Amino acid sequence: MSAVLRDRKYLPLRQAKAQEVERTSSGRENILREAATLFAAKGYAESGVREIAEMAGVRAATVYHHFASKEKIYEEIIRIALDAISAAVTAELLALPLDATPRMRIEASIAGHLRAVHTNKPFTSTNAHSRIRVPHEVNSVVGQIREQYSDFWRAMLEEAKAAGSFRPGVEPKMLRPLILSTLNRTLGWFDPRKGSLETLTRTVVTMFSGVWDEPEMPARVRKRRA
Amino acid sequence: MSAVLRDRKYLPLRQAKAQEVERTSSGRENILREAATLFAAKGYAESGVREIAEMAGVRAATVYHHFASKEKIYEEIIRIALDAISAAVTAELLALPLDATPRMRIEASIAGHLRAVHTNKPFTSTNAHSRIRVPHEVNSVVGQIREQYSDFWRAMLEEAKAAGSFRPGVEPKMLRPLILSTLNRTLGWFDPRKGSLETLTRTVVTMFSGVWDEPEMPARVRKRRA
DNA sequence: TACCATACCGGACGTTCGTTAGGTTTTGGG
DNA sequence: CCCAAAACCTAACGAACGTCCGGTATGGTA
Repeated sequence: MSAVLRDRKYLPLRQAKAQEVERTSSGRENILREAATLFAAKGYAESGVREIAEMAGVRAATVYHHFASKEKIYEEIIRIALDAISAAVTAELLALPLDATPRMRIEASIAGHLRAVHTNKPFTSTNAHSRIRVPHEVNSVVGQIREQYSDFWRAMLEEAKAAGSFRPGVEPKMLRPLILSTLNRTLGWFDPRKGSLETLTRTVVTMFSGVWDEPEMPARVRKRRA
Repeated sequence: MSAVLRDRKYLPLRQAKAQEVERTSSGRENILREAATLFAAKGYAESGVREIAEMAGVRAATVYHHFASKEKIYEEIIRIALDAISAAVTAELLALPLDATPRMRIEASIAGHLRAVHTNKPFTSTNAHSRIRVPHEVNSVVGQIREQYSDFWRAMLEEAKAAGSFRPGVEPKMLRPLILSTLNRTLGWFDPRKGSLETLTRTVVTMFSGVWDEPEMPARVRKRRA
């Protein structure tokens, strides 16, 4: 097992157990899902608590029986989104062969990120274009998860840079925000009814292949481990 | 002159005259600029009219002496942003040599878009992550400009596709939203004090070079016309 | 000097916001 | 069947929202 896969620091999640959004329509989860849908569609400030309650078939006061405040709802949505993304990327990485190159790992992470983001759409959309300003977010739980995920990408890209994988003209420091913002923005336009997720992933990976020094793609981006 | 450059339909702006944001601090323009800064930083709904007024050094009622409504302020900001982008892209295209390939034109448009977006940051940021939903926007002036600019990119990419320029594995329909969202998202993370706009443009163009069938970049992305 | 358009203001309007206190219904295990 | 806990409700709070009315200050023109 490569050092990078043995050392858990190089995985976005310590425990790879997928934290799935519950499917039962219990009151609390229902409110959470409807809030996420509204936040994703209209934004945080534009979505009132009474509106969230109505979507969930409940009165506004009931929302406050399950959540301490509107902001706590938002925090939990973001946490669910980040957990789902981390879990999907971790799963994708663990499925790689043991001798995977940095490039293979980055492309697997892209695939995992895209998959997670589009299978938990309301939650991850809220995360992607969240304009709410929490000034002390760095100290919050959500801020820590965000930072942890960013660090994971930083380390992975740093490794690729050290291996001399990047084409001249590419500024490595810009790659992480460039990649992640591109992946997250697909939520704004990609319609799974008009194109498959696989096509999207292939197009994105091919597009990003411009950053690599070797012109060719690996034969298979995702190869399951034996 | 190539058909594509002679036919004005293939330029985002009919008249290439750059519509610059005024530099005078007249009351109206001051309010407009401060509103754009606030919308960009906190979002539309999170920025109150009283707050905009305070930033501009006036009272809330004064805002309504210059603008019919808060939404009209927003509309004008978006219009300014879209005009600036269209003008910059048009200028970049007109500076190309007459025998420019589709790829050169696309890369010039990327450069122009990035330049415009970062030199009018408050306005274009408001445009980029605007979460305000105006359902009949398609019929509005802003909606028409937006659609016109999208059509311009669609035509340009269609031309490249017809020339067989794209690498297999790339879904051409996805390229326009993919490119434009990536360019717009640079507003969220690129800091001109930590990296030059030229480096950003070079990195982005190099990254996108993965979509082209020919592995090499043109010698010069931007070559001025004699 | 008289005039008038422009810029700006104090203060208020009706509405909606997030939130909460206090009371009622639903539910599930003994 | 009973009863506590959980879920949900009505009604209201103060604050902030976008907007507007009636007025004042200003500066150029006739």
